[in-house]
Amino acid sequence: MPRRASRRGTGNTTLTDVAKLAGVSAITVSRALKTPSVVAEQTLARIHDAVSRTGYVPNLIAGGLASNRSGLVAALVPTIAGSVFLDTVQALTDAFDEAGFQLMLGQSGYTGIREDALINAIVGRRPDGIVLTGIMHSPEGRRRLLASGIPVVETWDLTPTPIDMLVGFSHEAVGREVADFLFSRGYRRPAMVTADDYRAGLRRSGFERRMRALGVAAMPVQVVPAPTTLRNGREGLSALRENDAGIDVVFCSSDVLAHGVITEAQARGLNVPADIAVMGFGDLAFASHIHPSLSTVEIDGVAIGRQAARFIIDRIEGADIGERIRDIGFSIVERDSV
Amino acid sequence: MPRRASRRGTGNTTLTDVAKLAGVSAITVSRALKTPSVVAEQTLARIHDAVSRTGYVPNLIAGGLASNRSGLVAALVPTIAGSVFLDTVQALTDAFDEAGFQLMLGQSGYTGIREDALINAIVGRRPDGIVLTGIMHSPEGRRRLLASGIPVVETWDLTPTPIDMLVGFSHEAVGREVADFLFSRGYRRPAMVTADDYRAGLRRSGFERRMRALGVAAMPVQVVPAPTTLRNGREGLSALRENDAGIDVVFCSSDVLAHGVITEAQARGLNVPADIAVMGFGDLAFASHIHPSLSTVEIDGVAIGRQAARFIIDRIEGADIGERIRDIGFSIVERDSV
DNA sequence: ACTCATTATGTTAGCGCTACCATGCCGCGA
DNA sequence: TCGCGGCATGGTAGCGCTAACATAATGAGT
Repeated sequence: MPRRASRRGTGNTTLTDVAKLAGVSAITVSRALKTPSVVAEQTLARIHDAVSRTGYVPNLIAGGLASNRSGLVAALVPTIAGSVFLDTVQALTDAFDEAGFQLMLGQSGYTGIREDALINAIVGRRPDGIVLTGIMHSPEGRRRLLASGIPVVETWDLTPTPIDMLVGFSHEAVGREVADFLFSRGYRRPAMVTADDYRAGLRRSGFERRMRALGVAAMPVQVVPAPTTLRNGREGLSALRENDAGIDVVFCSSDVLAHGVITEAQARGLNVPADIAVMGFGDLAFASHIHPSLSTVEIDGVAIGRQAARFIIDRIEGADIGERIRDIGFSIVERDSV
Repeated sequence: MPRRASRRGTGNTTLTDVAKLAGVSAITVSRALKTPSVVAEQTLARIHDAVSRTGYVPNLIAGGLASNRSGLVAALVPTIAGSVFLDTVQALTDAFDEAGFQLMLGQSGYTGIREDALINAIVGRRPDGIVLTGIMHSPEGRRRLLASGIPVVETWDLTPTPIDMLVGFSHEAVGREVADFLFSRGYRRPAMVTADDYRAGLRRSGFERRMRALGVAAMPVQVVPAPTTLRNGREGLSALRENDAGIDVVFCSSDVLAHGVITEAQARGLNVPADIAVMGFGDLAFASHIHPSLSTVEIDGVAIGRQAARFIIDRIEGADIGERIRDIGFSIVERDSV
């Protein structure tokens, strides 16, 4: 009497089917596909023939379970829509694709509410690495990630106590240097339009503190919800002008906001930068092409993504990663809007 | 004599560990986490207690292998950098996150060269669904996807013969309607700046054909490489003007290109739209905010993403999906640049 | 001829989970 | 008292693959 009928199986071709057809054992087929160098020339040929005749596609889920390597890398970004992180995500997919990993994308939103749930969903898939945009603040999240033993790279920020590895720059330093820069250009009545997210807050406080140190008494600040939009920028300037018409420069927490501020200024008949100067952040593609061209802070998002991928790949391959914290810096780009 | 030491295992807590701690069998823990309604109240409590004490995170790879459901959905886009597909990708992640699926992102590039390799990498992971941006043209790719039995949604284009399901609109119709629109506004010397990708080509040919039908004899066209950039747009207009200073409107294959054309026109002292009108495609966030505001073609990328997700989720859940081809249309947005 | 390294392939035992079927228990109606 | 249905839980057998070890065949060195 036969045992109860096998209940499962997709009907898809498996390694064993290919092995039978090629007249070898399953493991030999596995080797032929993963490490062809250890398989004899003609065996290889028979196997390849069998593979193409059956249309076999290896089940990487099963392989992942057996080898404890999923071939997946997870990336968590607040949002991808119109954001400065795009370059980083692009660089990540490119670098990981090349190394044979697939990128899993998670959007945490700016609120941090879903972050914990997302972490569970991600850790449960046992990715070979995790890239976080921003540093992880929730202690519970940090603990889970640490406990998972998965290589983690935090990016786009700096902290002396990363979970594991880190590629970023100091947002406070950005604020300070922009303050110095604008002050040196003679601006004395600065204002800000800034998003209500954590990193923008760091830039803001760096900027405010340095400006105060330079003798600027008060500074109007307009806070807008993240993610930033052109509309937010326009409204931001409107709100600022309502309270104080005397400002001479606006430091925005993103190029998109800055674009909005410029648009609104021009709509009000103000000359940029003569009547009001505008400083952005991010150096997005359009920054050099709008009119007037936008002075801003350039961050090499591609470099961040590349280094993050490098970190994870090296860690997986057991290579030495060197210093676990990389400050990739930033640079102020002087154009016509300041 | 003990068998050879178990070679594997990550040391992570497993279902069995939790089961032992809670004094139940493994399967009961599995049920407690997946279908808590069939487990007794107090057993549930003991299990949850054990879970939180051990910090157990279910291994979804193993679960996926056993249940033949990976919980992954793959999305293939040409590129995410600065593209019109962003809204769609965002809508996809949102919708799938909500339904408990994780999005795997693949970038195929505009050349189509990597598409086949990507398909293998993706099908090998046995995702529960695949969303393609654009329709799949390679016969080999179509065959593989079809053979895999995985639900597939093609998007952002229309064809009477989709692999499986389809959400899109007709690019040729866009070209025709834009031609009608511009002609009705009195423009008689149109030109194009257009990307060299497939869908842009469809819009171009629709536009050209209709313009010819309307009696426009010749039309200069400047082709630029995809993905489009603001710089490409500027250069596109420069090249057009070199050959023919008499054009009165430029139809661009993306808003980004259109932005570049406007920027270049203004840099040359031309008034938009009096001296030269500009029409975009995509209705990206900035389109209504640049100066002059950009007339363009609006595509509801979010709706595409939502419907694609809906298709796949319904298919997975065995629900009726209705008509497998959805034309979500488009609309011409009239602003100040035309 | 005999060792020993090298190369090519095979056997076995899981990876951690869930589908399927089985079992035990309870209460209810006949 | 028995049978029966419903509920809660358990046992077993894989899902499709690869790690670890085992074995067979070959050739080189002495």
